[in-house]
Amino acid sequence: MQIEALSVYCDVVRHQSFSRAALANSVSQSSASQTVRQIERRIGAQLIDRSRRPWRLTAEGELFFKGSQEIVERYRELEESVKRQTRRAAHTVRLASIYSVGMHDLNQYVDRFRAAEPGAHVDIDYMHPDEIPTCIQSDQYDLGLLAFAAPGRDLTVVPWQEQTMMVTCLPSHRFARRNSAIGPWELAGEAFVTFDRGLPVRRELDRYLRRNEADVHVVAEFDNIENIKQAVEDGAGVAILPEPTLRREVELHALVAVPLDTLDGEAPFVRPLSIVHRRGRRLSPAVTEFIRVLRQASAEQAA
Amino acid sequence: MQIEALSVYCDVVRHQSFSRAALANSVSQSSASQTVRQIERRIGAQLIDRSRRPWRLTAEGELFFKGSQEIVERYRELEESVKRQTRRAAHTVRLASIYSVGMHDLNQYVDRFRAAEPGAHVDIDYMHPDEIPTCIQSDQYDLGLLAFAAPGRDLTVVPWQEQTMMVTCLPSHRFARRNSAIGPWELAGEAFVTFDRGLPVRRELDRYLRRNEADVHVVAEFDNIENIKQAVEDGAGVAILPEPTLRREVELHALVAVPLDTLDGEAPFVRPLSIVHRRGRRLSPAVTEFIRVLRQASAEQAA
DNA sequence: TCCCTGGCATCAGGATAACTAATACCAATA
DNA sequence: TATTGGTATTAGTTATCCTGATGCCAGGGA
Repeated sequence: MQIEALSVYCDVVRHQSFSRAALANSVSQSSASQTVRQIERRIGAQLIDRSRRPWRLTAEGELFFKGSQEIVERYRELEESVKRQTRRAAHTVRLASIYSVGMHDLNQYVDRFRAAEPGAHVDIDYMHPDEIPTCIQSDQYDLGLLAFAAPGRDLTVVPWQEQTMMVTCLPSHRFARRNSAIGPWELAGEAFVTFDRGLPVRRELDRYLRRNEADVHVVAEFDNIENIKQAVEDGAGVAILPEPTLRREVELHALVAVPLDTLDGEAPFVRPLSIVHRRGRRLSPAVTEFIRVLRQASAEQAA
Repeated sequence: MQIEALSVYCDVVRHQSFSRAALANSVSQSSASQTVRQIERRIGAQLIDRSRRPWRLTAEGELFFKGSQEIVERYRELEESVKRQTRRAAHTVRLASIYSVGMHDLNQYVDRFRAAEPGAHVDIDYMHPDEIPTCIQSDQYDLGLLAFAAPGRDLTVVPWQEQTMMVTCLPSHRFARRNSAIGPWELAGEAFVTFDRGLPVRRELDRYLRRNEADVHVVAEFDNIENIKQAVEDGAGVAILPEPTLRREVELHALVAVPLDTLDGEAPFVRPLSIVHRRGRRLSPAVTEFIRVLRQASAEQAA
């Protein structure tokens, strides 16, 4: 049974006329007549008593009219809502980010993006770094923001920012009075607050320290930067963290950030942030534009 | 858009499988696949993300699934209710009757009918005799019970009963002491309670009286028998009414019924009751059976 | 990595169904 | 009883649907 047929029937009833219903549905009068007859055949009941003019609805016809009206109405609404969803989706960027990108920074990018792409919007969710690739692959999100991202089977990684890693300690610590960069080897034996094992950043950090023969004394491990900063403020030890995540505490003189020295020929120690998305997936214009905004803003900052 | 297609889509979603949905809808897997694709084309949205196995619903697909489920469900219910209505109608007799047939008598016929035709039932409405032909012609009722019915353009009249007309008066009236029939001419000058002008029975009654040179003195006119009886009981005069409608009052000794004498060669004065139905209309088995029961019962009574 | 495998997509064709224009039909009405 | 406004019917064309055969592809095992 076609919904269009129900619609024709409803119009026949409403207009009390096959010809006007045909007109309203852009079909021939013949078609309207046949359509109603076919409905009658299929449901096995006479809907219209044609034995007199003007014809009248039978009891069944009355019933079927009420029901058809609802069905047609519901179907139209359903189509509409799907279309709305499509339109909305076309202008929405679903973003999964690690906590430590910084809500403040991200909001600036979002503002730029919304200025560039009126009507668009960004749904941001913050989550544990391990969850992000899964969520991207299962298409729950369009983009992810991730540190030390490894390209995977279905994951494309676009470099975004490199955040300089810095030593942080209390203003009372001896490092705080240094006016030159600290060589990582100087951290040997230092009480050290670091990331949980299992986080990519921890692996990178350990490798960096090992390479520079800095045998630190790990006193605490956390799965997020905020807790590490808290521990350092509480005097638990020193830590190595991305510079942008320290700005607020440095301004408030709660912590000090000291650059790390780099040996000749060695790359400076940075935390690479990346934009990740599903490989091979055609990105919507909105998503593409958002990536452009993110990268352009970072390029400006670097310059 | 076909409701069957929505059903296929719903089953695809429910079974998480095109092939199983095809099976459930008795079509080929190919058909199920094409059906879903066509829905997607028509509504202009991708419902199923086929880029991975197993495939998953898109946000639009989720929305459309919920809506389709409801529409399919509603349509099935609608078809069911129309079928129920048809079944019910096949076993229903819609009867329009004048008041003075007597609810008690009619109920006996209905009981007989329901015994003969289990599952059937009769909807009786009582109304003014003028309304009955109209209602029958507009097919609001299957049958009518009517006095002095005239066959019309679209009306078939089936004779049913002939009710003997009798003179009725108070037990104190001189007629009440008569042990022989009253000649209608004896009514000349009598205070007479009769029917409203315009009712067929009034015309018949006037003609009868005129033919028999009974120049009565009309003191009141009513459009129904109950009021006439009331007036006679109140001492307003005498009346001529069908015998069966007087039985209760006669038994209670509130009124007396005296037969009317008939001249040689003249037919006795009776009220013919008829069953009427639309001409040329194919009557349902239930209606036919009800007519049979009515006529058989009357035949028995007459015998 | 390679090949299998299960499951969906696609293709070509014949079968249905739906549509249109023309015309027959028919209850109401003058 | 002829007219009329509106519906039903018919015949022919076109669009749609369905099937069986086959192509294609992501996942999974060796």
